Amino acid sequence: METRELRYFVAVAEELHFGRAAERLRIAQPPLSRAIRQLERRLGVTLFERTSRAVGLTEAGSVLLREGRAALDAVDAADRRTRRAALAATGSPGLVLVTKAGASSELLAKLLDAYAAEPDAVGIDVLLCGPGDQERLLRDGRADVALLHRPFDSTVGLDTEDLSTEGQVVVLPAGHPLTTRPHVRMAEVAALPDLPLPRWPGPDGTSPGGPGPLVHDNTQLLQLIALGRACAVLPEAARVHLRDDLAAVPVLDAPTVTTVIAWPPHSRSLALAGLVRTAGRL
Amino acid sequence: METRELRYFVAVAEELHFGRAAERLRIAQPPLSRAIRQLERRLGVTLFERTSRAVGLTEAGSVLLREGRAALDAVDAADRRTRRAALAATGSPGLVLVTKAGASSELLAKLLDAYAAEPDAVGIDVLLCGPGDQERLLRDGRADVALLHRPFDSTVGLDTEDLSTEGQVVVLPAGHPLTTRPHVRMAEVAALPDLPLPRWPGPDGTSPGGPGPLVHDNTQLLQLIALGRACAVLPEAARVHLRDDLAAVPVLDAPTVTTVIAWPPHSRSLALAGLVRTAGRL
DNA sequence: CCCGGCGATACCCGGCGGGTATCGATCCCC
DNA sequence: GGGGATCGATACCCGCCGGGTATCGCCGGG
Repeated sequence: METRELRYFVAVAEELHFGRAAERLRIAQPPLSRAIRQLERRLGVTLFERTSRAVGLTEAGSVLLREGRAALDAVDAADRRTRRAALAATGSPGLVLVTKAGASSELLAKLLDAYAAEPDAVGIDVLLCGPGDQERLLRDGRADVALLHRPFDSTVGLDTEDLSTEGQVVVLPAGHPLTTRPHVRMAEVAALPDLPLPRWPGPDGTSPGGPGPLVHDNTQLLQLIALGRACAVLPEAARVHLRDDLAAVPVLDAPTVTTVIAWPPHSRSLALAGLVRTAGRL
Repeated sequence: METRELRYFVAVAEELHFGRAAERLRIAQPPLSRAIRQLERRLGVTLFERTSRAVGLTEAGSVLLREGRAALDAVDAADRRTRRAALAATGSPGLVLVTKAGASSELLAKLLDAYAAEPDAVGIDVLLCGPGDQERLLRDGRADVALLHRPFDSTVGLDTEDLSTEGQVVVLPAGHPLTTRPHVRMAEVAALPDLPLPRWPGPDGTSPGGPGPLVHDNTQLLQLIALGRACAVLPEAARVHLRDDLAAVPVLDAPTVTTVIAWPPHSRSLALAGLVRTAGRL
């Protein structure tokens, strides 16, 4: 199977429309139809249910969509990491670290400082991204290492080392009645009908149904809380940077959050090993 | 990057010889040279140091060898799993389980029995292989799930669940002086100059230097021990199937062995989930 | 019933992957 | 030191396949 065929297949599987997929791929529709048919013949498997009005994935097709994306990511990673390896000699950034914008900044700063003091430290580019993007960036080679937060981020398929754990606090508009309390429970937070918990979009772009407002990043979230339209349960570390129109109260029974450093399992980079070692000593 | 280019590159990187690599790929040498040069131009990276007498990998080349193998495995996995998904409807084996020949047969039998009793059980093919092959089989889609033994097998990049732990015993020829002892220590085992520990070939086909005989499978090993040419430290489970010309003595300070069930991290198969659930209840 | 949307088919062209012949460099050996 | 052997690179040719345009056939909706 060639990566071109896989890319074509993934495009059609995502669009479920040969015309739009062809447009996305910058080719005409007929060659695309032909390529997919050829792929089906070579695999001996029907990938799409086509009527002249609609296209749908078969069972086998959805397997290939999942596996094919992973395979394409692996190929992209091979490409990017090879290019980076060639540049490494010339002194460009040695490692790319990715983390969620606005999380663990404290820990990250400490880590970067400690690592920079190591004798054989290399340059580190820090990449900030939205929630759920990190795993992708690690898998397709755009990043070498990530700071993730269990249990929110999936660490499936990655090597990890725990760095720190912390409790969670509920963030409320300043002056809210609950802010006078020394601590609260999840049930009390959930029982605030005028301050619903927000909904985050999933990695696939879809968002769960529910009452809360849809937010895409931290700033947006804090703004909504300040406006009295939502509340949020966040790791304690969020407290130190709270705007003064917000207040935080510990939540006793919220799951504790573990910050972990994570990297692709087959990494063999000396620089990465050094960074992980430094992180483990923090 | 196309998989064809990757396959070509990996062949040359493994053979370090364009002629032999071309032969392995069933093409002539000139197109291979050209394909590699093209790949290098497209990546903007030198992959090989060539003199007219020898070919060597550059730094970037060895990165691409590692990453490229992983990518090719992922592509192969996509292919195989798609084909299998198409067959699944027609009732062929639902899962392929791989484990080392001659290990955990007790546990495996219990697992297969317990799983077969589940209401929605599917067929399971059992694949036995040499040590170190399992990870490969999981990654390239020839197997869905494996029984591994920590700390011997690497579980890097796989999802796992612990099943059981056991101590280790030293296996000796029947009648050996140590066999009268209730237990021994590693130092005593290592101090048997006439019964050295055997050496296993690594996954890459190379084998470590050292005194012991080179063995490739369990039968061979037990035969060597019976002949008084080696001894071995094995998990306790090995005791139950010992031939009567062999004896086993617990080793107090040998690392305990954990049998784990392992699967590729992005598996989404219902059947696999059922098997893992069953295994967890054993 | 006709039109519009969409995938499939028919057909053509150019580029690229593959082949053979040969070159050029380097090491080995007498 | 020169000749042969080895091995990768170059030159050149051919046929296939990937990509394009034109068009068909099916089907649902107004």
